[in-house]
Amino acid sequence: MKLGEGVEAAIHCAAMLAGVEGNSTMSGAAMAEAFGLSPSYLLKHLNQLTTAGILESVSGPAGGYRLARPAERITLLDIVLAVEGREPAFRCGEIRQRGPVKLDAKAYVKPCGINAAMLKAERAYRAALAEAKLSDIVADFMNHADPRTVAASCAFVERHQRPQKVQQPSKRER
Amino acid sequence: MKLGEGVEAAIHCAAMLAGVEGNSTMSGAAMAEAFGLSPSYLLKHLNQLTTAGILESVSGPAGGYRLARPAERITLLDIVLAVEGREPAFRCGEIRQRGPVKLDAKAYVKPCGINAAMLKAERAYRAALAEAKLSDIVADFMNHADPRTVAASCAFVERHQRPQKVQQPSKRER
DNA sequence: GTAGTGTTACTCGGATAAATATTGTCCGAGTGACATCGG
DNA sequence: CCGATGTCACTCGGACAATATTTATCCGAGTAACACTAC
Repeated sequence: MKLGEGVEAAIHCAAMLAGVEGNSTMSGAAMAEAFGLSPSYLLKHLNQLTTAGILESVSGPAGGYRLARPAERITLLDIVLAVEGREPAFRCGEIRQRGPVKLDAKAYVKPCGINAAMLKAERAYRAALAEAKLSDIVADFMNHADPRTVAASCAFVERHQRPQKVQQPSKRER
Repeated sequence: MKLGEGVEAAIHCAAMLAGVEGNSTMSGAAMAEAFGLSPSYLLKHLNQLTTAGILESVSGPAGGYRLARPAERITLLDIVLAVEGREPAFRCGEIRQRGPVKLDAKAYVKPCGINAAMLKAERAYRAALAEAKLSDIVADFMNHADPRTVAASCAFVERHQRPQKVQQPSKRER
């Protein structure tokens, strides 16, 4: 019953990416710097999010990551499952069948009651996580956190986000 | 997000101990045999349950383990916390403070919203586990499982439980 | 001045090592049952 | 025959390795920007 440290980093990065505008990106190195993490290791987790379809990555100069869909449609459950794996935490090893008392398989068609109880609890856990949308996290941060923290975060995003080349070659885009 | 394998063993053992009568005990070796587990390793988990006050252990010949209180007052949460540890699965490392943007501590009095959401989910998880009493698990097994499995389990308990010496020396006790 | 082209610097991605936690094993301390011995 | 006593076998408990998982690092593939050259 222990979540990896990468989950925290992944959520923070996703929340930060929710602040970049349009289809701009932010490099993994910038986010690693923002949170004082090892850049190479953070990429590993960001890659997991990309594989899960939560983030999009673009290579090359001015590349980086961006949300693959609006923050309203990303939940904490999505992120946790992407980083920690989709299988449930409690895996019933059916140890009740492993003893010397061997009955035929028909005696074990009923699922183990212990397993059922554990899975029920985990469903509650996941349901609570599915309620928490990334946009809610960001909104709560914007409204209730210390204003200076909010300002600092927004400034960091503004400073490090990289606009992507678009088809329309707007001349006076700084 | 992965529970150790010992949790399953601990719960099964507790459920089996709920079947022993009075203050009789059952040895760890017997339970290890029942589930096909390594005896020495199972003792480690049983010891955790004993430390947590869920089980009582008696040494010497005819020794073993027994529930420290009635099964109605033991929940799956008690067992899971005893084996996996009491601290929450998600530990906020406050990585938001680790970046180069150093604000004074007064800016971080508000708890991290991400941490709050994760802890809320975990509270739901623990609440669901606290609802599941060990007596319910046993009753469900007795009533809804395959009768032959129930019979086999009861026979195993009858065969391996060790009555404790009591003050009253009843002569005709078989 | 403009288009084409080669170089370059920057990005992510996966393969590779170190650190840590979990799982498994072993041996020792303690204790009550049992057999033996004495009354 | 009954009780005291010494031995012993069986129990749990904690210390010690092996394995698996997590964490951290490095180097390579790919790509778009940039500079340069030719027209």
